[in-house]
Amino acid sequence: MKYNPNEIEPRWQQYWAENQTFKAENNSDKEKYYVLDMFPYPSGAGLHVGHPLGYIASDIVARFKRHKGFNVLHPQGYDSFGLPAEQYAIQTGQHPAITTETNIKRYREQLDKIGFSFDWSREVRTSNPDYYKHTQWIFIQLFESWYNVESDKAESICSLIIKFEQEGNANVKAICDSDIEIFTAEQWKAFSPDEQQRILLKYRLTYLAETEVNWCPQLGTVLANDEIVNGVSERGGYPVIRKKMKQWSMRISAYAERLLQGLETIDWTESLKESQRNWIGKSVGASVRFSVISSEVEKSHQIEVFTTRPDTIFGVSFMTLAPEHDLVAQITTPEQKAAVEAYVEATAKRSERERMADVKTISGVFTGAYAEHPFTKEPVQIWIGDYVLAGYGTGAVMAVPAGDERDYAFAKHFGIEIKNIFDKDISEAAYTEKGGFTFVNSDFLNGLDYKTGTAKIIEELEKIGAGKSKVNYRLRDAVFSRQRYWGEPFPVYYVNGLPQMIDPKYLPIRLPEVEKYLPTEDGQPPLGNASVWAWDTVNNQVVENSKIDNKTIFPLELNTMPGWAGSSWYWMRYMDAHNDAEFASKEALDYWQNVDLYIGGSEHATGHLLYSRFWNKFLKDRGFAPTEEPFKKLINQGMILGMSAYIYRAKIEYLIKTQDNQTHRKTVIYNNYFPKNITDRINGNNNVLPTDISIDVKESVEEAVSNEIAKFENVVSYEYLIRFDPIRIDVSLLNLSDELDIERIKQWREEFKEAIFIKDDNDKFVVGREVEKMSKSFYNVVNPDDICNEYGADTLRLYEMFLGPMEQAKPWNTAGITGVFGFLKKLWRLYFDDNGLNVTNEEPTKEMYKSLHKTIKKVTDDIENFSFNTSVSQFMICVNELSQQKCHHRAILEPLAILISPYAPHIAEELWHQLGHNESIATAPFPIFDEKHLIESEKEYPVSFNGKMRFTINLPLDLSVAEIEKIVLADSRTQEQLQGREPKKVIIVPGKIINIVG
RNA sequence: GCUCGAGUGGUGGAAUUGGUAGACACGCAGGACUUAAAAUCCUGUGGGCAGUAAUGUCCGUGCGGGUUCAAUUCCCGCCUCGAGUACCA
Repeated sequence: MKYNPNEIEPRWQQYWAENQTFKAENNSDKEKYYVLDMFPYPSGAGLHVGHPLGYIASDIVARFKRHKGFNVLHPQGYDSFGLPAEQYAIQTGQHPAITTETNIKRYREQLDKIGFSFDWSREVRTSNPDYYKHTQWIFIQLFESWYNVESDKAESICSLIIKFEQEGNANVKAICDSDIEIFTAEQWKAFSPDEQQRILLKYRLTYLAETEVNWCPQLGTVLANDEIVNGVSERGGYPVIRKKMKQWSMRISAYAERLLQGLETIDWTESLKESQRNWIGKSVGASVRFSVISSEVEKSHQIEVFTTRPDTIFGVSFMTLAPEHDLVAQITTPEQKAAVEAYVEATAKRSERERMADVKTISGVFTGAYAEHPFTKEPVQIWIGDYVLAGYGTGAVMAVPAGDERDYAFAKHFGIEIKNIFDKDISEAAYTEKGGFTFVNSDFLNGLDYKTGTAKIIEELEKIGAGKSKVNYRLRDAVFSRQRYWGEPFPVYYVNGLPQMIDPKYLPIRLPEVEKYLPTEDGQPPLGNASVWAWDTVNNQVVENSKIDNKTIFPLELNTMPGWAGSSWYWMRYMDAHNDAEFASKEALDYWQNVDLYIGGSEHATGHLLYSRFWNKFLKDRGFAPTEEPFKKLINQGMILGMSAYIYRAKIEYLIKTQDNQTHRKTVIYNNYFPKNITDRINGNNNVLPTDISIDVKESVEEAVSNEIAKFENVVSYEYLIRFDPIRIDVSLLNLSDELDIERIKQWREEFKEAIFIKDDNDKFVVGREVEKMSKSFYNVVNPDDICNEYGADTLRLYEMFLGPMEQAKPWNTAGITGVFGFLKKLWRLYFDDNGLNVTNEEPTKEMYKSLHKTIKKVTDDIENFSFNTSVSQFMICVNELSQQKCHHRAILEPLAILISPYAPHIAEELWHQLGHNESIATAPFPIFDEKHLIESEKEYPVSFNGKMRFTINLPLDLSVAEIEKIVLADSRTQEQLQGREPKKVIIVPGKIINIVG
């Protein structure tokens, strides 16, 4: 019987599906284990071999844990809202739901072929109304909550209203908007309901506010900070500009400190935690207020700055405001007005990218206004400059050229005074170290150092009421509105321009149908095209827009939620995927708690993984989530890169001189293609072909040249230069030795039909290979289906693991796959010969037990350390040894099948049943390692001389050090090495090594 | 610029409480079986030098130092590559 994966794999996939082998139970006495993959966005391109890498790893862990007796939750689903389906809808008019459905079908087929042990009964899709109903519900909860700094958690907005009614807001400690006016309980009660709502909006955890946003004109939508890469949109690479818009925002800044502290409690890679720490960007310093000096007393302004170096305050020689700062217009003097306005306008026009591109250019304008130094009372010039960012701190800085490089450069550039406050030379550059100096010219700070000076200045600032110590975070509140169609609609309608939440019992608010998926002509988001998109507050349903009367029927929100909304809580939905009443029942949440192992790409470090932690903490505060952190352990899978294939199109650059003294330059591109090895030899050879080039090539080049020359009359002289243009071709046109199939390439694309392919001396056409990202446009995509069809899913799974460590990026090279395929065939032959099953019940030898138990130990350790590549090696070693030992013993082969089952489940299941079992191997207990099979009585000692290994000697392990020394020194090989010298020292580590120094 | 990670044969990679560098696999070379091919199996395979050979010997884990009986592993100083981030006050 031969190993035939195409026969056995579909059979077991069907068996698992029919028997619901991997269905997880919510009520179980077993210990739970939750292993999760980052769910995919179902794109039209389908899966390539890079996608399943993480899924295979998590599947190995899931299957292993089942063998170890855990109740395993291993679900899968789709993050199915998103831009590509919508862009496709704009181009073709096809509803994104249809595109999504088609793509999901294809994904599912591909996933099924690989034999994952997913519990598909819990599948989720973020674009399904029965899913996004709960996303909308969570949004409402955020709206109905505020962050109480005193209890350090989110609370119901009701508790805030009670405080307002009892004592006003003077003593409320909340994370809220900065422009809060103080009111008393009486004033609160006197406010109109609308006014009260407007105030509450400043406290809610999701709030509607006029904010400066990243607007992407080409995409027609705003983007969050993490959706912008290098100043352009992550999707499409379009420019992004700053724009003020009324948008929903998420008050993630309320959780900055907890998001930071929580990192200490979870088992994530250091680099990932570091990314989150940088993104949160905590810095400790002080906020300081400067008063603007003004002739009009009643109009005095204060500028608040944040600084990490309050100790350098006596070095302040000017202040800089961001051009967007609110006070700019108010403080600018009439003389400077024109210059300032021109600068502000010029800055606003520049895209984020442009601003980033020339960080070295120093620019700014004096406002004409002055502020008063809080201690020296000296006037300080107020400038604006785009090196100060509106979005960080207060959008204003106190400039200390002596201690800050940018302030130094700005002062030098504009000829502003530089005050030295350090006992250091600053004639060349600012002194930016926090230490190694003493203060001078700093009044009461003179003689102090960084630490004592900082403490002293904060004390003094507080004393005069000009400032206090402050912690600042880089983390901004996250914009939550998108001007898109294919996303969750907000459960929000507007009364008098104020947002109202729809009662949760009427959820979901379904996405309306629209004629067109583009923004409306008057610039409204796509939902502005919907004709049935108004909320009837009497009948509690969505009705035609024409019925809007603003008495009982009101307009609905036109924005939709961003891509990260649905993915910020989905792991909890898997716990109870069909619950209609709640996102998950209390019992399910209490049982499953959180994700034990989460596997996915590192590109989600600052987006998905931060938002998910934020929502989880919020839901925990409000009693809806069971734990503070959603993902206990997280590992990143590295990207699998493609190996692009190149052929080389010949072109010849001619330089021809004719009798009329004219020089003709001409480049002719030939429809001839060369293999890599020939181009390496001739590329750029001027006029001379290498002597070892084949006659055919030589003749064809010479012919081409003479044909070209013949086109000119009276040629005096000519030169030519052969060059090659690398052209990517589809990797499926190659065999395993990188040889091109010339017949097939001619059919692949029209341009190659008549082309000439020049073979090398061995009559072969070997292409060039380059490592690049795997992408359809590079023709280097390797499809997992093709691998499954040719070698089987088990081979694919093993090979992906064998490629190298999980976290590492690595190129895919199909050539190596024969190794693991051969291994599976060899494994099969331990169980079968030509006549069928060949298994004996005889007692195995010691050696066989040793091979088995070595493998049990290694594989168990490896899975626990996520070192899957080394397990595959160990399987190979084991099977090689057992083959050598002619092992066909049930007592070995039965546990071996279980050992391999997490990695190669189909063959393991087949072997298991062939051995006479009727139940699935899936929950068979994992073999237990027994040390006794590994105990040795002898050791092959390496004997080193001065650290260099010279020979080995086989000695019993129970010898004493003295006995070993005696035997080794007596050995003739030792005497030969020493050549009569006396050994100075003999180091013997029993069971390890012998080293002789001399 | 800053932060993090990584540099080992022709290739992917293995080995770290310091203890036989190159496991396992690909590729390559040779051989067996076969009319032949495929498949399968066996042998060899880091480099240099010496030797018919067995073998011996030197070099060798990015570079230069150091600690140690012993360093891919620890320490110091560099170089290169990759990832993230960037006027963060």
